[in-house]
Amino acid sequence: MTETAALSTEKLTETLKILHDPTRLLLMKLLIEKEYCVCELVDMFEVSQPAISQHLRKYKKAGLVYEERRGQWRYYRFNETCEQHALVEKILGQLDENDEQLVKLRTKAESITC
Amino acid sequence: MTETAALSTEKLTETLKILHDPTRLLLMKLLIEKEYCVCELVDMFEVSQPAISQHLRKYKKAGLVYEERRGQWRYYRFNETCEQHALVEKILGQLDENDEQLVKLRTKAESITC
DNA sequence: GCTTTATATAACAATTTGCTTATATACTAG
DNA sequence: CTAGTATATAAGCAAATTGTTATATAAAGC
Repeated sequence: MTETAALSTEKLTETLKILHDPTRLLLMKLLIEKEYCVCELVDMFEVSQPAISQHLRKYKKAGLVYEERRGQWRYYRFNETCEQHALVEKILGQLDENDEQLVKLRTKAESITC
Repeated sequence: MTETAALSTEKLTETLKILHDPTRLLLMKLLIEKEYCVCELVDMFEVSQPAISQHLRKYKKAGLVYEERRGQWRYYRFNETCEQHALVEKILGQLDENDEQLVKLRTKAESITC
């Protein structure tokens, strides 16, 4: 299990602010499991490409994800060494694995090739 | 330790939205430990009485707190039977006990009589 | 070089948030 | 009944949020 970090009020609320949006919460649920490139995420979520990029930028700014360029693609994945690691894991661990939106996303994920 | 509940994306994000505000996060940190009446909270936090009432209303609407009238006072406390119980405990458990704002609040709490 | 593809950034609109001040409600004490 | 205290609610406002469309940037292939 993840160890517990002691976060400041500021850091803690900043992280909750990032995860409180449904799109970003589900995005993080995916990124914590494996890396994705932006175009895969755009195909999975029902929002525009700029919207996805903007969400990812927030994550990156908060130190929650890594970005890696490979060719013309940019891959994003969860930063397991971040200070908020334990918090994020605990929050996402509360999400119902059978949640309709999550299940739908995972189904889409299977059929996507970028 | 608290057991884990499976929350929907909606319920989970709703709860994060409530806790992402610094005032409300700290408010909940207090309410999870013991009950407070509104005037005690007003004295402790540096916001107006209506601001506190409005925060408490959000909590109540989300089922996170109980409200009990006794005389002219209204006492609020955490609702331990709510669906989001485990989530809230886990989030608040990540807050540094030595966090400046929290310590300051606890100090004030000691000297307040309503 | 030009074109296509992947992604980021800018600019903007609609909505939501979190406070404030002003006011209403309700209980208590005389 | 009246005055005071505790609390809620309403109205208004500035700032933040989240999406959109339009445009810029950068790599890949010809």
